[in-house]
Amino acid sequence: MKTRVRFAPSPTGHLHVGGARTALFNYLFAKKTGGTFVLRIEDTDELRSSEESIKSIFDSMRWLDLKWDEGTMPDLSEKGDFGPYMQSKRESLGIYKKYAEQLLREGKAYYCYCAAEELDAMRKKAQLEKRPPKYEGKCRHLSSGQIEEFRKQGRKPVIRFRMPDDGQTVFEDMIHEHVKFENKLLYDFIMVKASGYPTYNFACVIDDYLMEMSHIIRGDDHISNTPLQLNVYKALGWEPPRHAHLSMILGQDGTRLSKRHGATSITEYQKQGFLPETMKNYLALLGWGNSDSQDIFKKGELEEKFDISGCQKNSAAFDPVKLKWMNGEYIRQLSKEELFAAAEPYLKGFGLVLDKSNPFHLDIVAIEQEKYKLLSEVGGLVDFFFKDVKYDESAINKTLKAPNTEAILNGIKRVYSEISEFNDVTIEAKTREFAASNGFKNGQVFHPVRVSVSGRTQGPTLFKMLEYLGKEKVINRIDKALRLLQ
RNA sequence: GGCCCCAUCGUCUAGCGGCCUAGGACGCCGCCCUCUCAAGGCGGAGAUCACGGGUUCGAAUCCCGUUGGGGCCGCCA
Repeated sequence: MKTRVRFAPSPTGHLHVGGARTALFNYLFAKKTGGTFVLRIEDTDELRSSEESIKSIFDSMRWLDLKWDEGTMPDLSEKGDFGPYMQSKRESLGIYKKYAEQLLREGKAYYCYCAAEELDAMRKKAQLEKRPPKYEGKCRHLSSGQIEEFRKQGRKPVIRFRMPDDGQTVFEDMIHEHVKFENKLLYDFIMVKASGYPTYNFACVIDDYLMEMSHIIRGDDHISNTPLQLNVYKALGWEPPRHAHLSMILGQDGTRLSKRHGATSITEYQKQGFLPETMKNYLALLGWGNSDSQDIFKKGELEEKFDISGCQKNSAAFDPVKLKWMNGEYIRQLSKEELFAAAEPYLKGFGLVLDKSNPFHLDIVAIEQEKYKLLSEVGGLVDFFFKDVKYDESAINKTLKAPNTEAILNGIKRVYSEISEFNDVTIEAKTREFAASNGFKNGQVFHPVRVSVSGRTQGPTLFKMLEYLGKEKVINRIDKALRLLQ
């Protein structure tokens, strides 16, 4: 049987790292097994779902290069033979109603007229009395007379699933292996809301079945929903798919990942200057590993090496420090052109409008490639090539105020003005010659020159930097530094 | 409170009964390279494999219990 998996986000916000990881693992599993990756939108929460969220989720998925074969597409069109793929559109197909009625008819589901407030009160009371806050099945045995009475009052019922009273629900999770629940501890969950919309646990089963899903790969937080859903499959006489429950992603302090820990959505990481390849690679490593403990994967390699048996049972802490390191690794692998293209959107924030067809611009952006950890920091490191120098206070005090600086700068300025081929090799040779013949240590010359032209004590390799700056700017800036010393 | 899941360096992980005096990666420390900062190279510290019992000739690996952490218990998904 061909594998079919799905990622089924509910569009109530941006794509979070947890969701992205679930999507990624489904995608990788589909790739690895030659299966189909489906995207379904679970928007049965009329209040919280928004089209804006759908768009944002799609943007993040595309950014991460997680392409799906079937489902709701970015332009909201539908692709595939099992549509529609948006639950709100599936409602009108009447499928949820159809199967709910079947269960009703067979006595496997029943109408419940309990008011929401009533249920709330019961739950609170149960909590207080330290009893499990589960629905006790009050409406299980309503007589037709009682139902008639409620109807006359105009009360809208919900439909509840009748859970078996005894026995066990057992499943073989692909990650957790045996998972066992006592049916008597499960509860009669609501399948259809008073509004007529299906709830998650019901819609999920119907859709997964009709869409012919072979495997359900989702977060650990769904593990206790699984026995509920499995019982619906059973009641309908359907063969359930295989389940794999992925461990949770936690913050650095071991608690559930939240705003408190910093960025939680993929969009935010994109804005911060991470490469999509980095995110994909890093996310794959959370809760998964292969026997080589490999941590950097080349393009396409994850798709090849992913194996669900390498999934970790225990939760994983999200480590932004390692993420940054990895981004540096990926940035270093980029060609000049790729780096420029990746960094360009972030350059504008520094007021830099550069041109990719200008080889100098390409070189300058790449001059500190081995140092970049975030694309967003490139502009701040190369801006002085294009804008006026701003002298860093501590650089002035530390370097320009060193003894002999004035003489050195005056001397080197004269040397530079006589160079006709202003390239790094010549500049370096002349600079070293100047230092040697005047009895200065190299550093005594190099450092003040660096500060004069860049305003900083740290920066790119000196002579390349001078070359790219050009003779005129270099001399002007040395003059400027000299004026500071007056 | 009930149920479920989980437990290897600070973190991500390798390990599936002898190869483990537990390997790799991030981070940290030191040295080298060097025009600064990085990058790179080399080396180091860091895990009584949560704890306690079994099983076994032998356990990080299997079983039981304890403790700790997480999840779920919605007309949210």
